[in-house]
Amino acid sequence: MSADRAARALRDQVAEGALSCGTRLPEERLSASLGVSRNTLREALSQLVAERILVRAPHRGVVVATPGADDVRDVYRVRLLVEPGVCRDTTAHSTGGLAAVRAAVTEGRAAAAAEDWPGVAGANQHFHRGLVALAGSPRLDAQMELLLAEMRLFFQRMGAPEPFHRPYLEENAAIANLLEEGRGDDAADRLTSYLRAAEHQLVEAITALDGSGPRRS
Amino acid sequence: MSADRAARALRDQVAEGALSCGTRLPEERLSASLGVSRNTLREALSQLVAERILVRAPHRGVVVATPGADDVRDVYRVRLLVEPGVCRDTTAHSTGGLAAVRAAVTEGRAAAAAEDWPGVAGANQHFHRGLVALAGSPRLDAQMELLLAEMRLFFQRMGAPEPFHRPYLEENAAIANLLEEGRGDDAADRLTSYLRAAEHQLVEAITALDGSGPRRS
DNA sequence: TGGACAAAGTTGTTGAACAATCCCTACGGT
DNA sequence: ACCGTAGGGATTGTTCAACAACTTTGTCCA
Repeated sequence: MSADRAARALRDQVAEGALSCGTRLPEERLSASLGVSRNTLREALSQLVAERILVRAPHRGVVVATPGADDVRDVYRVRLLVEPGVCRDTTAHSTGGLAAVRAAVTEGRAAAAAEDWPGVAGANQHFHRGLVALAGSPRLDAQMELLLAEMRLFFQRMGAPEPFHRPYLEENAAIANLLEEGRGDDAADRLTSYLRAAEHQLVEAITALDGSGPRRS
Repeated sequence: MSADRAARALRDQVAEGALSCGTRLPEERLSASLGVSRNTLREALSQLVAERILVRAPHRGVVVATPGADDVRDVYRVRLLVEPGVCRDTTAHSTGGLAAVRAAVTEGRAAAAAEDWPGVAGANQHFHRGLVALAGSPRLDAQMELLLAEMRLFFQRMGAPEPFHRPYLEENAAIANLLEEGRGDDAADRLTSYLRAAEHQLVEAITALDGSGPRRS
Protein backbone atom coordinates (compact mmCIF):
# COMPACT_ATOMS: atom_id res chain seq x y z
CA MET A 1 0.00 0.00 0.00
CA SER A 2 1.13 3.51 -0.80
CA ALA A 3 -0.10 4.99 2.47
CA ASP A 4 2.05 2.56 4.42
CA ARG A 5 5.12 3.66 2.51
CA ALA A 6 4.34 7.29 3.26
CA ALA A 7 3.81 6.48 6.92
CA ARG A 8 7.11 4.65 7.08
CA ALA A 9 8.90 7.55 5.41
CA LEU A 10 7.50 9.98 7.96
CA ARG A 11 8.28 7.64 10.84
CA ASP A 12 11.87 7.40 9.70
CA GLN A 13 12.17 11.13 9.26
CA VAL A 14 10.96 11.67 12.81
CA ALA A 15 13.31 9.02 14.19
CA GLU A 16 16.26 10.54 12.37
CA GLY A 17 15.42 14.01 13.59
CA ALA A 18 14.64 15.42 10.17
CA LEU A 19 11.31 16.42 11.70
CA SER A 20 11.70 17.68 15.23
CA CYS A 21 9.09 17.84 17.94
CA GLY A 22 6.35 20.37 17.42
CA THR A 23 6.86 20.99 13.72
CA ARG A 24 3.64 21.31 11.78
CA LEU A 25 2.92 18.99 8.87
CA PRO A 26 0.77 20.80 6.29
CA GLU A 27 -1.05 18.28 4.17
CA GLU A 28 -0.67 19.99 0.81
CA ARG A 29 3.06 20.55 0.96
CA LEU A 30 3.79 17.18 2.54
CA SER A 31 1.74 15.21 0.04
CA ALA A 32 3.63 16.91 -2.77
CA SER A 33 7.02 16.22 -1.20
CA LEU A 34 6.17 12.56 -0.62
CA GLY A 35 4.69 12.16 -4.06
CA VAL A 36 1.29 10.92 -2.93
CA SER A 37 -2.14 12.43 -3.04
CA ARG A 38 -3.55 14.31 -0.12
CA ASN A 39 -6.05 11.56 0.57
CA THR A 40 -3.34 8.94 0.75
CA LEU A 41 -1.23 11.15 2.95
CA ARG A 42 -4.15 11.58 5.30
CA GLU A 43 -4.35 7.84 5.76
CA ALA A 44 -0.67 7.79 6.67
CA LEU A 45 -1.08 10.67 9.10
CA SER A 46 -3.99 8.95 10.83
CA GLN A 47 -1.84 5.88 11.25
CA LEU A 48 0.96 7.85 12.88
CA VAL A 49 -1.49 9.68 15.11
CA ALA A 50 -2.73 6.30 16.30
CA GLU A 51 0.90 5.42 17.04
CA ARG A 52 1.25 8.59 19.14
CA ILE A 53 4.10 9.83 16.99
CA LEU A 54 2.01 12.68 15.69
CA VAL A 55 -0.74 14.66 17.38
CA ARG A 56 -3.81 15.93 15.58
CA ALA A 57 -5.65 19.09 16.64
CA PRO A 58 -9.02 19.29 14.86
CA HIS A 59 -8.99 21.85 12.07
CA ARG A 60 -5.54 22.90 13.14
CA GLY A 61 -3.49 20.15 11.56
CA VAL A 62 -1.05 17.55 12.82
CA VAL A 63 2.28 18.22 14.46
CA VAL A 64 5.11 15.99 15.59
CA ALA A 65 4.33 14.99 19.17
CA THR A 66 6.25 16.69 21.97
CA PRO A 67 6.28 14.03 24.68
CA GLY A 68 6.37 15.22 28.25
CA ALA A 69 7.48 13.59 31.47
CA ASP A 70 4.07 11.94 31.79
CA ASP A 71 4.58 10.18 28.51
CA VAL A 72 7.98 8.91 29.55
CA ARG A 73 6.57 7.59 32.81
CA ASP A 74 3.71 5.86 31.03
CA VAL A 75 5.90 4.22 28.42
CA TYR A 76 8.14 2.90 31.18
CA ARG A 77 5.18 1.72 33.19
CA VAL A 78 4.31 -0.56 30.27
CA ARG A 79 7.87 -1.60 29.66
CA LEU A 80 8.38 -2.39 33.34
CA LEU A 81 5.35 -4.59 33.22
CA VAL A 82 6.09 -6.35 29.95
CA GLU A 83 9.83 -6.82 29.65
CA PRO A 84 10.57 -8.35 33.05
CA GLY A 85 7.44 -10.45 32.69
CA VAL A 86 8.74 -11.88 29.46
CA CYS A 87 12.10 -12.62 31.09
CA ARG A 88 10.46 -14.54 33.92
CA ASP A 89 8.53 -16.88 31.65
CA THR A 90 11.52 -19.01 30.69
CA THR A 91 9.34 -21.77 29.26
CA ALA A 92 8.72 -19.65 26.18
CA HIS A 93 12.38 -18.84 25.49
CA SER A 94 13.49 -20.53 22.29
CA THR A 95 17.18 -20.88 21.49
CA GLY A 96 16.59 -18.87 18.33
CA GLY A 97 15.13 -16.02 20.34
CA LEU A 98 18.04 -16.05 22.76
CA ALA A 99 20.43 -15.99 19.82
CA ALA A 100 18.74 -12.82 18.56
CA VAL A 101 19.18 -11.20 21.97
CA ARG A 102 22.82 -12.23 22.04
CA ALA A 103 23.29 -10.85 18.53
CA ALA A 104 21.96 -7.48 19.64
CA VAL A 105 24.52 -7.45 22.47
CA THR A 106 27.47 -8.07 20.15
CA GLU A 107 26.04 -5.58 17.65
CA GLY A 108 25.98 -2.95 20.36
CA ARG A 109 29.54 -3.68 21.43
CA ALA A 110 30.78 -3.44 17.87
CA ALA A 111 29.01 -0.13 17.38
CA ALA A 112 30.43 1.23 20.64
CA ALA A 113 33.94 0.16 19.62
CA ALA A 114 33.47 2.12 16.39
CA GLU A 115 32.00 5.04 18.36
CA ASP A 116 28.93 4.76 16.17
CA TRP A 117 26.42 6.16 18.65
CA PRO A 118 23.34 5.92 16.46
CA GLY A 119 24.42 2.34 15.90
CA VAL A 120 24.56 1.79 19.67
CA ALA A 121 21.07 3.21 20.02
CA GLY A 122 19.81 0.94 17.26
CA ALA A 123 21.43 -2.10 18.83
CA ASN A 124 19.84 -1.23 22.14
CA GLN A 125 16.43 -1.18 20.49
CA HIS A 126 17.18 -4.52 18.86
CA PHE A 127 18.03 -5.89 22.27
CA HIS A 128 14.72 -4.91 23.80
CA ARG A 129 12.77 -5.92 20.73
CA GLY A 130 14.45 -9.31 20.87
CA LEU A 131 13.71 -9.56 24.56
CA VAL A 132 9.99 -9.12 24.01
CA ALA A 133 10.10 -11.41 20.99
CA LEU A 134 11.06 -14.20 23.41
CA ALA A 135 7.40 -14.39 24.31
CA GLY A 136 6.60 -15.35 20.74
CA SER A 137 3.54 -13.11 20.68
CA PRO A 138 2.78 -11.08 17.55
CA ARG A 139 0.54 -8.75 19.52
CA LEU A 140 3.20 -8.10 22.12
CA ASP A 141 5.73 -7.49 19.35
CA ALA A 142 3.45 -4.92 17.76
CA GLN A 143 2.97 -3.14 21.09
CA MET A 144 6.70 -3.08 21.68
CA GLU A 145 7.25 -1.65 18.24
CA LEU A 146 4.99 1.25 19.19
CA LEU A 147 6.83 1.84 22.44
CA LEU A 148 10.20 1.81 20.73
CA ALA A 149 8.99 4.33 18.17
CA GLU A 150 7.99 6.59 21.04
CA MET A 151 11.37 6.05 22.65
CA ARG A 152 13.02 7.33 19.48
CA LEU A 153 10.90 10.44 19.88
CA PHE A 154 12.12 10.86 23.46
CA PHE A 155 15.74 10.63 22.39
CA GLN A 156 15.06 13.00 19.54
CA ARG A 157 13.50 15.52 21.88
CA MET A 158 16.27 15.55 24.45
CA GLY A 159 18.93 15.97 21.81
CA ALA A 160 20.19 12.39 22.03
CA PRO A 161 23.38 12.78 23.99
CA GLU A 162 26.05 10.63 22.40
CA PRO A 163 27.16 8.27 25.16
CA PHE A 164 23.68 7.97 26.60
CA HIS A 165 23.29 4.28 25.82
CA ARG A 166 26.89 3.41 26.67
CA PRO A 167 26.41 2.29 30.29
CA TYR A 168 23.56 -0.01 29.33
CA LEU A 169 25.64 -2.17 27.04
CA GLU A 170 27.12 -4.17 29.89
CA GLU A 171 23.74 -4.45 31.52
CA ASN A 172 22.37 -5.91 28.30
CA ALA A 173 25.23 -8.39 28.21
CA ALA A 174 24.63 -9.45 31.79
CA ILE A 175 20.94 -9.94 31.17
CA ALA A 176 21.64 -11.98 28.06
CA ASN A 177 23.94 -14.19 30.10
CA LEU A 178 21.37 -14.73 32.81
CA LEU A 179 18.73 -15.60 30.23
CA GLU A 180 21.02 -18.10 28.54
CA GLU A 181 21.59 -19.74 31.91
CA GLY A 182 17.85 -20.03 32.38
CA ARG A 183 17.89 -17.64 35.34
CA GLY A 184 14.88 -15.68 34.13
CA ASP A 185 13.98 -14.25 37.53
CA ASP A 186 17.44 -12.81 38.04
CA ALA A 187 17.38 -11.35 34.55
CA ALA A 188 14.00 -9.78 35.27
CA ASP A 189 15.20 -8.20 38.49
CA ARG A 190 18.29 -6.79 36.86
CA LEU A 191 16.23 -5.49 33.96
CA THR A 192 13.76 -3.86 36.33
CA SER A 193 16.33 -1.76 38.13
CA TYR A 194 17.99 -0.95 34.81
CA LEU A 195 14.71 0.28 33.33
CA ARG A 196 13.95 2.31 36.43
CA ALA A 197 17.31 4.03 36.16
CA ALA A 198 16.80 4.80 32.50
CA GLU A 199 13.33 6.14 33.21
CA HIS A 200 14.68 8.42 35.91
CA GLN A 201 17.36 9.74 33.58
CA LEU A 202 14.84 10.44 30.83
CA VAL A 203 12.34 12.09 33.14
CA GLU A 204 15.04 14.35 34.48
CA ALA A 205 16.17 15.34 31.02
CA ILE A 206 12.66 16.02 29.80
CA THR A 207 11.46 17.97 32.82
CA ALA A 208 14.53 20.17 32.34
CA LEU A 209 13.41 20.83 28.78
CA ASP A 210 9.79 21.34 29.78
CA GLY A 211 10.79 24.40 31.76
CA SER A 212 11.24 26.40 28.57
CA GLY A 213 9.29 24.44 25.98
CA PRO A 214 5.54 23.88 25.83
CA ARG A 215 3.71 20.63 26.32
CA ARG A 216 2.08 18.25 23.86
CA SER A 217 -0.31 20.74 22.31
CA MET B 1 -14.12 13.12 12.89
CA SER B 2 -16.48 11.35 10.55
CA ALA B 3 -14.19 8.40 9.94
CA ASP B 4 -14.07 7.70 13.66
CA ARG B 5 -17.83 7.58 13.81
CA ALA B 6 -17.93 5.14 10.90
CA ALA B 7 -15.28 2.99 12.58
CA ARG B 8 -17.23 2.96 15.82
CA ALA B 9 -20.41 1.99 13.99
CA LEU B 10 -18.67 -0.93 12.31
CA ARG B 11 -16.98 -2.00 15.54
CA ASP B 12 -20.34 -2.07 17.29
CA GLN B 13 -21.96 -4.00 14.47
CA VAL B 14 -19.25 -6.63 14.68
CA ALA B 15 -19.51 -6.84 18.46
CA GLU B 16 -23.27 -7.24 18.28
CA GLY B 17 -23.02 -9.92 15.64
CA ALA B 18 -24.71 -7.92 12.91
CA LEU B 19 -21.58 -8.64 10.89
CA SER B 20 -20.37 -12.18 11.43
CA CYS B 21 -16.88 -13.53 10.86
CA GLY B 22 -15.81 -13.79 7.26
CA THR B 23 -18.41 -11.49 5.74
CA ARG B 24 -17.03 -9.23 3.04
CA LEU B 25 -17.33 -5.46 3.34
CA PRO B 26 -17.63 -3.91 -0.13
CA GLU B 27 -16.58 -0.30 0.01
CA GLU B 28 -19.20 1.14 -2.30
CA ARG B 29 -22.22 -0.42 -0.65
CA LEU B 30 -20.91 0.10 2.87
CA SER B 31 -20.06 3.76 2.34
CA ALA B 32 -23.58 4.33 1.07
CA SER B 33 -25.16 2.53 4.01
CA LEU B 34 -23.06 4.47 6.53
CA GLY B 35 -23.66 7.77 4.78
CA VAL B 36 -20.02 8.65 4.27
CA SER B 37 -17.84 8.88 1.21
CA ARG B 38 -15.71 5.98 0.08
CA ASN B 39 -12.54 7.82 1.02
CA THR B 40 -13.76 8.40 4.53
CA LEU B 41 -14.90 4.82 4.85
CA ARG B 42 -11.46 3.65 3.76
CA GLU B 43 -9.91 5.54 6.65
CA ALA B 44 -12.30 3.78 9.03
CA LEU B 45 -11.54 0.38 7.52
CA SER B 46 -7.80 0.92 7.84
CA GLN B 47 -8.32 1.76 11.50
CA LEU B 48 -10.23 -1.47 12.12
CA VAL B 49 -7.67 -3.49 10.20
CA ALA B 50 -5.01 -2.06 12.52
CA GLU B 51 -7.17 -3.21 15.44
CA ARG B 52 -7.27 -6.74 13.98
CA ILE B 53 -11.05 -6.67 13.84
CA LEU B 54 -11.00 -6.71 10.07
CA VAL B 55 -8.54 -8.33 7.69
CA ARG B 56 -7.51 -6.79 4.39
CA ALA B 57 -6.49 -8.90 1.42
CA PRO B 58 -4.85 -6.66 -1.20
CA HIS B 59 -7.13 -6.01 -4.13
CA ARG B 60 -9.62 -8.44 -2.67
CA GLY B 61 -11.24 -6.26 -0.05
CA VAL B 62 -11.65 -6.43 3.69
CA VAL B 63 -13.57 -9.08 5.61
CA VAL B 64 -14.48 -9.49 9.25
CA ALA B 65 -11.62 -11.41 10.86
CA THR B 66 -12.12 -15.07 11.62
CA PRO B 67 -9.82 -15.59 14.61
CA GLY B 68 -8.31 -19.02 15.04
CA ALA B 69 -6.94 -20.86 18.04
CA ASP B 70 -3.59 -19.13 17.53
CA ASP B 71 -5.25 -15.77 17.97
CA VAL B 72 -6.96 -16.87 21.17
CA ARG B 73 -3.68 -18.14 22.56
CA ASP B 74 -1.88 -14.93 21.66
CA VAL B 75 -4.51 -12.66 23.17
CA TYR B 76 -4.35 -14.66 26.38
CA ARG B 77 -0.58 -14.62 26.37
CA VAL B 78 -0.79 -10.84 26.57
CA ARG B 79 -3.59 -10.85 29.09
CA LEU B 80 -1.75 -13.34 31.29
CA LEU B 81 1.22 -11.06 31.26
CA VAL B 82 -0.60 -7.79 31.81
CA GLU B 83 -3.54 -8.42 34.10
CA PRO B 84 -1.81 -10.34 36.90
CA GLY B 85 1.08 -7.91 36.64
CA VAL B 86 -1.27 -5.03 37.29
CA CYS B 87 -2.78 -6.85 40.26
CA ARG B 88 0.63 -7.40 41.84
CA ASP B 89 1.60 -3.73 41.73
CA THR B 90 -0.60 -2.69 44.65
CA THR B 91 1.18 0.64 45.03
CA ALA B 92 -0.65 1.95 41.97
CA HIS B 93 -4.14 0.88 43.12
CA SER B 94 -6.24 3.94 43.84
CA THR B 95 -9.44 3.65 45.84
CA GLY B 96 -11.32 5.05 42.88
CA GLY B 97 -9.94 2.34 40.63
CA LEU B 98 -10.90 -0.36 43.12
CA ALA B 99 -14.38 1.10 43.31
CA ALA B 100 -14.73 0.74 39.54
CA VAL B 101 -13.71 -2.90 39.77
CA ARG B 102 -16.20 -3.46 42.56
CA ALA B 103 -18.90 -1.75 40.52
CA ALA B 104 -18.28 -4.13 37.63
CA VAL B 105 -18.76 -7.06 40.01
CA THR B 106 -22.11 -5.86 41.27
CA GLU B 107 -23.13 -4.95 37.72
CA GLY B 108 -22.42 -8.53 36.65
CA ARG B 109 -24.39 -9.98 39.52
CA ALA B 110 -27.37 -7.81 38.75
CA ALA B 111 -27.27 -8.80 35.09
CA ALA B 112 -27.02 -12.47 36.01
CA ALA B 113 -29.99 -12.15 38.36
CA ALA B 114 -31.98 -10.70 35.47
CA GLU B 115 -30.65 -13.43 33.15
CA ASP B 116 -29.36 -10.68 30.91
CA TRP B 117 -26.46 -12.60 29.38
CA PRO B 118 -25.20 -9.87 27.09
CA GLY B 119 -25.23 -7.71 30.18
CA VAL B 120 -23.13 -10.28 32.04
CA ALA B 121 -20.65 -10.32 29.19
CA GLY B 122 -20.46 -6.54 29.23
CA ALA B 123 -19.95 -6.45 32.98
CA ASN B 124 -17.17 -8.97 32.64
CA GLN B 125 -15.41 -6.73 30.15
CA HIS B 126 -15.88 -3.80 32.51
CA PHE B 127 -14.26 -5.85 35.23
CA HIS B 128 -11.14 -6.58 33.24
CA ARG B 129 -10.99 -3.07 31.85
CA GLY B 130 -11.18 -1.73 35.38
CA LEU B 131 -8.52 -4.16 36.48
CA VAL B 132 -6.05 -2.88 33.92
CA ALA B 133 -7.08 0.69 34.63
CA LEU B 134 -5.67 0.18 38.14
CA ALA B 135 -2.24 0.72 36.63
CA GLY B 136 -3.28 4.23 35.62
CA SER B 137 -1.62 3.92 32.25
CA PRO B 138 -3.33 5.34 29.16
CA ARG B 139 -1.21 3.18 26.89
CA LEU B 140 -2.09 0.03 28.77
CA ASP B 141 -5.74 1.02 28.70
CA ALA B 142 -5.63 1.42 24.94
CA GLN B 143 -3.96 -1.95 24.51
CA MET B 144 -6.57 -3.59 26.72
CA GLU B 145 -9.32 -1.99 24.69
CA LEU B 146 -7.93 -3.68 21.60
CA LEU B 147 -7.76 -7.03 23.31
CA LEU B 148 -11.33 -6.74 24.58
CA ALA B 149 -12.53 -5.90 21.08
CA GLU B 150 -10.89 -9.08 19.86
CA MET B 151 -12.48 -11.00 22.70
CA ARG B 152 -15.88 -9.84 21.49
CA LEU B 153 -14.96 -11.30 18.12
CA PHE B 154 -14.09 -14.62 19.75
CA PHE B 155 -17.43 -14.78 21.52
CA GLN B 156 -19.17 -13.76 18.34
CA ARG B 157 -17.46 -16.54 16.41
CA MET B 158 -18.24 -19.34 18.84
CA GLY B 159 -21.89 -18.39 19.02
CA ALA B 160 -21.68 -16.88 22.52
CA PRO B 161 -23.23 -19.58 24.66
CA GLU B 162 -25.51 -17.91 27.15
CA PRO B 163 -24.14 -18.97 30.54
CA PHE B 164 -20.55 -18.84 29.38
CA HIS B 165 -19.53 -16.01 31.68
CA ARG B 166 -21.62 -17.24 34.59
CA PRO B 167 -18.93 -19.19 36.47
CA TYR B 168 -16.52 -16.27 36.32
CA LEU B 169 -18.76 -13.93 38.26
CA GLU B 170 -17.75 -15.38 41.61
CA GLU B 171 -14.12 -15.41 40.56
CA ASN B 172 -14.37 -11.73 39.78
CA ALA B 173 -15.90 -11.10 43.18
CA ALA B 174 -13.16 -13.03 44.95
CA ILE B 175 -10.46 -11.15 43.06
CA ALA B 176 -12.08 -7.84 43.89
CA ASN B 177 -12.11 -8.80 47.56
CA LEU B 178 -8.45 -9.75 47.52
CA LEU B 179 -7.53 -6.50 45.83
CA GLU B 180 -9.46 -4.47 48.36
CA GLU B 181 -7.59 -6.26 51.12
CA GLY B 182 -4.32 -5.29 49.47
CA ARG B 183 -3.46 -8.93 48.73
CA GLY B 184 -2.37 -8.24 45.17
CA ASP B 185 -0.24 -11.36 44.82
CA ASP B 186 -3.10 -13.62 45.81
CA ALA B 187 -5.41 -11.81 43.41
CA ALA B 188 -2.85 -12.23 40.66
CA ASP B 189 -2.50 -15.95 41.25
CA ARG B 190 -6.23 -16.46 41.30
CA LEU B 191 -6.60 -14.40 38.13
CA THR B 192 -3.88 -16.40 36.41
CA SER B 193 -5.54 -19.74 36.87
CA TYR B 194 -8.88 -18.19 35.97
CA LEU B 195 -7.52 -16.78 32.72
CA ARG B 196 -5.86 -20.06 31.88
CA ALA B 197 -9.14 -21.89 32.32
CA ALA B 198 -10.98 -19.41 30.14
CA GLU B 199 -8.30 -19.66 27.48
CA HIS B 200 -8.56 -23.43 27.47
CA GLN B 201 -12.31 -23.25 27.10
CA LEU B 202 -12.08 -20.80 24.20
CA VAL B 203 -9.36 -22.73 22.42
CA GLU B 204 -11.43 -25.88 22.66
CA ALA B 205 -14.50 -24.18 21.29
CA ILE B 206 -12.63 -22.58 18.41
CA THR B 207 -10.66 -25.62 17.37
CA ALA B 208 -13.96 -27.46 17.20
CA LEU B 209 -15.22 -24.81 14.82
CA ASP B 210 -12.00 -24.77 12.81
CA GLY B 211 -12.64 -28.34 11.80
CA SER B 212 -15.36 -27.25 9.38
CA GLY B 213 -14.67 -23.55 8.90
CA PRO B 214 -11.67 -21.97 7.17
CA ARG B 215 -8.93 -19.93 8.76
CA ARG B 216 -8.28 -16.20 8.83
CA SER B 217 -8.01 -15.70 5.06
C1' DT C 1 -5.23 49.80 23.98
C1' DG C 2 -8.72 46.71 22.94
C1' DG C 3 -12.12 44.42 20.24
C1' DA C 4 -15.07 43.51 16.14
C1' DC C 5 -14.57 42.13 11.48
C1' DA C 6 -13.04 40.63 7.08
C1' DA C 7 -9.40 37.93 4.46
C1' DA C 8 -6.44 34.20 3.76
C1' DG C 9 -5.06 29.72 4.49
C1' DT C 10 -5.83 24.94 6.14
C1' DT C 11 -8.47 21.10 7.22
C1' DG C 12 -12.56 17.81 6.74
C1' DT C 13 -15.22 15.59 3.41
C1' DT C 14 -17.21 14.62 -0.90
C1' DG C 15 -17.70 13.00 -5.74
C1' DA C 16 -15.99 11.39 -9.89
C1' DA C 17 -12.57 9.30 -12.51
C1' DC C 18 -9.12 5.79 -14.05
C1' DA C 19 -5.61 2.02 -13.91
C1' DA C 20 -4.58 -2.32 -11.73
C1' DT C 21 -6.06 -6.45 -10.09
C1' DC C 22 -9.00 -10.29 -9.01
C1' DC C 23 -12.97 -13.44 -9.78
C1' DC C 24 -16.03 -15.81 -12.65
C1' DT C 25 -17.62 -17.58 -16.84
C1' DA C 26 -17.63 -19.08 -21.35
C1' DC C 27 -14.95 -20.98 -24.83
C1' DG C 28 -11.95 -24.15 -27.20
C1' DG C 29 -8.73 -28.02 -27.37
C1' DT C 30 -7.88 -32.74 -26.28
C1' DA D 1 -16.33 -35.04 -20.23
C1' DC D 2 -12.12 -32.60 -18.52
C1' DC D 3 -8.81 -28.96 -18.27
C1' DG D 4 -6.56 -24.81 -19.39
C1' DT D 5 -7.27 -20.18 -21.02
C1' DA D 6 -9.02 -15.74 -22.60
C1' DG D 7 -12.39 -12.26 -21.88
C1' DG D 8 -15.75 -9.52 -19.21
C1' DG D 9 -17.43 -7.66 -15.01
C1' DA D 10 -16.71 -6.11 -10.54
C1' DT D 11 -13.89 -4.24 -6.87
C1' DT D 12 -9.94 -2.05 -5.10
C1' DG D 13 -6.01 1.44 -4.97
C1' DT D 14 -5.08 6.04 -5.96
C1' DT D 15 -5.51 10.52 -7.81
C1' DC D 16 -7.63 15.04 -8.79
C1' DA D 17 -10.65 18.82 -8.13
C1' DA D 18 -13.92 21.06 -5.46
C1' DC D 19 -16.31 23.12 -1.49
C1' DA D 20 -17.89 23.95 3.32
C1' DA D 21 -16.21 24.55 8.02
C1' DC D 22 -13.00 26.26 10.78
C1' DT D 23 -8.72 28.69 12.62
C1' DT D 24 -5.56 32.20 12.35
C1' DT D 25 -3.93 36.52 10.87
C1' DG D 26 -4.14 41.14 9.94
C1' DT D 27 -6.85 45.39 9.63
C1' DC D 28 -9.82 48.84 10.93
C1' DC D 29 -12.43 51.40 14.19
C1' DA D 30 -13.71 53.16 18.62
